[in-house]
This record gives sequence, C-alpha cells and structure tokens, in this order.
Amino acid sequence: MAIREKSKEKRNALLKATLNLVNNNGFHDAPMSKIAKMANVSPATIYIYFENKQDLINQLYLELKISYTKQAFKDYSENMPVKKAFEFIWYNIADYKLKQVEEAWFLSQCDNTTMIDEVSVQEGLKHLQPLLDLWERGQKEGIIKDVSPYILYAYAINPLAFLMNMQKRGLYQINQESLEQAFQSAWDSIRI
Amino acid sequence: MAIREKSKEKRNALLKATLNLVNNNGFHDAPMSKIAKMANVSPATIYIYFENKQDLINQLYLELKISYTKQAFKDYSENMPVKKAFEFIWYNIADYKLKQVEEAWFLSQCDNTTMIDEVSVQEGLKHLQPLLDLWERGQKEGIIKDVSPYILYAYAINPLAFLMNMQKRGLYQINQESLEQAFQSAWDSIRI
Amino acid sequence: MAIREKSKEKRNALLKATLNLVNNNGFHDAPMSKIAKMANVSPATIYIYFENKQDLINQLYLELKISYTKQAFKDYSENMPVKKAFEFIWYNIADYKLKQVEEAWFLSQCDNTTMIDEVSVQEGLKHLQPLLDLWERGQKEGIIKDVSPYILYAYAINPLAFLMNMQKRGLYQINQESLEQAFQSAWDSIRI
Amino acid sequence: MAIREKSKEKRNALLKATLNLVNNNGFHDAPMSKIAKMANVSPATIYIYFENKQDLINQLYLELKISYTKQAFKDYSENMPVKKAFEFIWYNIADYKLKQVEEAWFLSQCDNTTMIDEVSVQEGLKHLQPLLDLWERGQKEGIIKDVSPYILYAYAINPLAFLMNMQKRGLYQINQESLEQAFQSAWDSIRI
DNA sequence: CATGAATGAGCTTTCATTCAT
DNA sequence: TATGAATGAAAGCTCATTCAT
Repeated sequence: MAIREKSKEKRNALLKATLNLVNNNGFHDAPMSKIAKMANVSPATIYIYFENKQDLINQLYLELKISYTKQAFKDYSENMPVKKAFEFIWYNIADYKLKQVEEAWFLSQCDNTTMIDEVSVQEGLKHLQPLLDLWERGQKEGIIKDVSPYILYAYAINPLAFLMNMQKRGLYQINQESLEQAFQSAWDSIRI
Repeated sequence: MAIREKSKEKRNALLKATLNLVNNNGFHDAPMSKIAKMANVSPATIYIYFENKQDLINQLYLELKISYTKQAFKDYSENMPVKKAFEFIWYNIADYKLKQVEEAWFLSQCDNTTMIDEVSVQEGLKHLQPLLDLWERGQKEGIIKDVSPYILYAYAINPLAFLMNMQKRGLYQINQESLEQAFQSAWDSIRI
Repeated sequence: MAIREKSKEKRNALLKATLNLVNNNGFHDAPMSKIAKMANVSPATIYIYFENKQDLINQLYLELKISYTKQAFKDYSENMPVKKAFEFIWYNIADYKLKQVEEAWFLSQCDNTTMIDEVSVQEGLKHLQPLLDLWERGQKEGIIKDVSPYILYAYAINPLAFLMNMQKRGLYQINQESLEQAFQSAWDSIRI
Repeated sequence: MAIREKSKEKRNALLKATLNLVNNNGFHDAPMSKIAKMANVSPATIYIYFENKQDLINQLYLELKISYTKQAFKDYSENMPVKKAFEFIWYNIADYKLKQVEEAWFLSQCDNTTMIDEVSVQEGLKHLQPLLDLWERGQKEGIIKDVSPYILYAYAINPLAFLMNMQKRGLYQINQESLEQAFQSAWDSIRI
C-alpha cells in the first residue's frame, strides 16, 4: 500500500503561484495553464488538489485570512488593559499588512471584488472575534465609542489596507514615524 | 445633431452595461458579447466607440471618478471655515457612496485591483486636489494633524468605502445616526 | 442593414462533416475541431449554428430521419390496395437504406445508442404514421396479422437495417434477386 | 488458488462496471476512472487485467457474445426435427434478449457501432454456426427458404433485438402472447 | 498484484476582435 | 455608422495511460 501521497509541497506551490499571478495580472489573466507552469506541475495536476479554479481561489483566500488573523492575535492576552490590547493587536496587523504585502494585497482584492463566494467571506470574518470582544469590553469600560463594530473596524483597522495599497502602488512610503501617526488616528477615531 | 445624440445614447448604454456586468459578475465574467447584448448593440459597434475592452473600462473609470469628485465638491466654497468645509465635503462623499452604490462599488473594485492602468488611476486622483488644499489650510491653522494627506485620506474618507461595501453585502445597514457617528470618527481621527 | 447572413451552405457542410466523422470514427472520436476542419470553418463557427455538440448531433439526426421518411412515402398514395401499398413503401425504404448507406448507417447508430436525447427519438418516430395507418387498414381488411405495430415494424422493416449493416461491413452483398427474397420474407412475416 | 479467485472477481467487477457505464452513459461517457471507481479498484489496476480501453471493451464483447450463444444452444440437440429445433433455439434467444436486457443491449450497441474491432465482430459471429447448420438442413429438407443465411438471420432472429430495444426504451412491453406472435412471424418469414 | 498521484494531449467551449456588407 | 457572421487563440477541464512505491 506504499504509494505516492498528495504532497503538501505541490499544494503550496500551486497556492503561491496563484497568489503571484492574481496579484500581478488580475484574476482574469491568471489562467490555470500559467499557474501550473509557475508551480512546475501539469495543468491536470491542479485538479487533484482543487476541485476547480473557484475552489483554488477560495482555499487560498481562507488560508491567507486565517494566517492573517493568527498574526493579528499573536501573543495577545485578554488580560491586557483595553488600550494596550488594542495597540498590541493594531501593530500586529500593521506588521502583517506592511511586511506580507503580497498576501495582504490579495486579501484586499478579494474583499473588494466578486471573486470569492459569499460563504468563504463569511467564514473568513469569524476569526476576528477576539477583536470584537475587546471592543465590547472597551465599551463597557467607557473607553471605546458606543458604535457598531463595523464602524470601529472601518476606522481603526481598514485604513491600513488603504495605506498598504498606496505603498504597493509606489505612491507613499510608510516609516516608523508615520506608523505611529496612523495608530494615533486609529485610536482617536474609536476612543471616547 | 440627431446623430450625435443617438451616438451619445449608445455610448452611455455601453458604459452602463459594463458597470452592471462587472459589478454583478466580476471583471472576469463580463465579456464584450454580453455587454453588447445588454446595451442592445452589436459587439462590433463597441469598437466604434472604444478602442478595446481596456479602453472601455478605463473610460468608464475616469467618467465615474469625475462624477464622484464633482459630487464631492458640489456647492463647496473655499471660504468656509475648515471644520465646516470638511463636514460639508464629507457628507457630499457619503451621499455619493451610499446612494450611488453601484458607481461607488465599481470605483472601489478598480482601486483595489489590476483592472485599471496605473495612468488612469493617477489621472483620477488629481481631481481630489481641493480636499488636499483644505487639509493644508487646516494644518496651517493648527486644526488638522500635521501628517501626510495619504494618512488623512485613509482615515477621513476611505472608511466610507468599507461601510458601503458592508452595506452592499447586506451585512450592515447605515442610517442617519450611524452616519453621524461615522463622521465623528472621521473628524476625530484627523483633528488635532 | 446589409450584413453577412448565416449561410445554409456552412450549416450543411457541418452536418455532412459530422455524419462522416461519426460514421467512420464513432461519436467518441469525432471532435469538434475535426468537424470544423472538415467543413472548412473555424471551431468557433460551429457555435453560431448549433448550441453545442449534442445539439449538432440531435439536429443531424432529426434532419436525416425526416429525409428518410420523406423517401419512404415518396409518391405513395393511400388509395393503393394494401399489399401493393406495402410493397411500394417497402421498396422505397430499401432504396434509401441501400443507396444512402451513410445516412442509414448513422440513423441506425443513433437508434441503438444513448447518443440521442429521448425527446429527439420520439420526435423522429412520429413521421412513420402513414405506415401504421396502412397496417391498420390491412388488419381491418383481414390481410395483415392482428399484432402490435412494433412487431410488424420489427419484422417487416427493421431487418433491412441488419442487411444494410452487413453490406456496409462487406460481409454480404445485396442484389436484385436477394432484395426480392427479402421482400417476400417481410411480407410473409406480417400477412395472415 | 485464493489469489486466482480474487483476481477473477476483480476482472469481473471491471467488466460489469464497463457494461453498466457504457449502457447508461454511452461509450463516450464511460471513462476509465469511472469504471475503476464503480469496480472499487484503482485506475491503474485496470491495466493489469486489460491492455487498454479497447481491449477491455473487446473482451467484454466477446465474453457476452459467447454467453449469448451458449444460452442460444442450451440443451439443443441436432437430432430435433427442423421446426422444433428452430423453435427451441428461437425461444432460447428470446429468453436471453428479454431477460438479460443489459447484456443484450450492450451487444446490440456494439453491433451497430464502430466501438468494436472488425476482428472481434467476426470472431463473435462464428459461434452461431449450429444455427446456420440447422438452416442448411432445413433447406435440404425443403422446409426453409433457399436464401442467404444473412437474410434468414435478419428476419428470424434480428427482430428480437428491435423489440428488446423498444422494451428497454419503455415504448413496448412484451408478454407471453406477443412472444408467440413474434415467433409466428419469425417462422413465417423463413419457412417455405 | 495493487495503488493514488501524476501527466501530456486533447476535449468542448468562450472570448476579444475583425470582416464584409 | 452599424451590423451579425466569422475567427484564431486560448480558456477551463478531462482522459487514457504511466509512474513510483
């Protein structure tokens, strides 16, 4: 019963190639044949690992979303005081978006497009729960504005995507100083 | 003159059809044949009005970007005091993004994708100059934080795109109250 | 409004090419690309005339079935006496099956396979009504056996398909004499 | 010995799966992967038992053809008088075609298609020799028409395939009475 | 003997664009 | 200007077969 087994390596190579091509050429110009070539496999091999192109994209999206949120809450403890906690998570996220630019850019494309199934989008959102919990705590303690978490996310977190976008386009360069400025704005927008 | 009119009608029908299809199916499933059918013309006719598909998309993008900024500065006067001015512009933009959802959603897709030429993107940004001027004035008057306009835009304006996105996805519903909350956050994030 | 119109010629060339290829190579080895090449058009052109491959086969089947039954009842009049009438139709059919071998062979393949939609098969059967009517008359006159038309068809007509099949395979050669023998058997099998 | 048994089981499972899939989906939609799955083996295993797909089909055809003729001449003795003998064989064949519908339907598909090598077809025909011998005897005795055995087969035997076909398609239902009618027609068509 | 992974070739179909009128 | 037919190129995907274990 000793046979070749589905290799994690190949799967990863395929996901990586997809990320690369979609980022550089767009979804509409990332054909399976190119993805295969870039991953050094036959086009037919893709279909051993993924049901079809949509499934490939969906799985990539979910995998990245999970790694993104994992990074967001890395070393985070719920015992931290609200502002410290927020600052901690915020810098984690900034770190991800500014260092893993390719991954962040792909996620941003997905979130602003029809590329991804609604189901997968919903699935991806679940993982942010700890941040929502933190905000609720902050609201109870009278530190955070008593507004919908969507507004809080829109002002505290989402602007980072815009800044990353500008940086990727070469229009703006973020440094330590501007990062601190950005955090200040984020905090000002949600604190009471 | 009648011919000119008719031509403009066709051009507009094509732009509208493109907007519709890209929004609903995504760029990758908006073929020229469908666009033509939706606009009630022959596929060949598209090439009388536009050089090719990319040109069609580009022109649509620029046209919408212009109408967006026109709306943003509608009835705006540079004589208004800084905060009033900002409030005025902000509500204009909110109005556009929340009422002309389709147009706004299309622009958001373009800004987060490889769909549009870098050139056209740059071109579109120019029209925001009055807002940048306002911020500069605010900074001189010591009212607005002394940070890059990219940061100001990221926090003051861009969050509206996120909220619109959520609303379009049916996850969140904006009303008068939450709009005011959003404005408050926007202002808090950029004021000193 | 003067434009190129769908040409009957091209449609016919496609149907003919399909007939040829399916007959010689089988349905499974008659790819659209070969059909296109044989008809001297681009593969994409097929889809202007037919919805898809199944539709192409279906339409070919129906067209041939109609021409087959047209030939069967050519110059036939319902006033002929039963035996004469049957003889007349029988020889018409024999003529078709033995002279238009390719068409007959294609029809036979379809009738013994899953190639064709049940709907199209049913549609094709309708056109044989005059023969069924004749048999009914013969039964009323006490000339034809009082059995199901399916049995009558099985013995009076269908054997011709088998003989044609053998002839096409080069195993048997029909001539005037054997044709008369075949008719005799056909008539013996259904007459009282 | 146990290994031999197990092997035979697998071979049979593969033949059965092929029969099933070709009958239900047609030759063009009976891929090796599906055959393997249905037979609960790996696609690669097929190639241990058969050279390739064509060989698999050929072997299935021959095996069925043999079991068909075996049934046709079951308990048959050459000493029977001609008519009795024919009746005996005819009902044997009818039994097979009407009870082992799947097998019969598959054979019928093969005989009316390009699926099978000419060689295998020829091979399959040999096994009918006893029937041809019987007819020759009948002709010598002045009981059977003095015509080619192809004509005799076409009228005496082949119609059963048509009736089976109609029954499989749900258009006609054979019972004891109609079976006797069919036999009568068969006999009438070949007897002097 | 038996396997699931792997594949190159090829399938049906679609697409952006051009042709001929 | 405007058209529907026409198309070469390429898309997503499947298939019979082989590989490596």
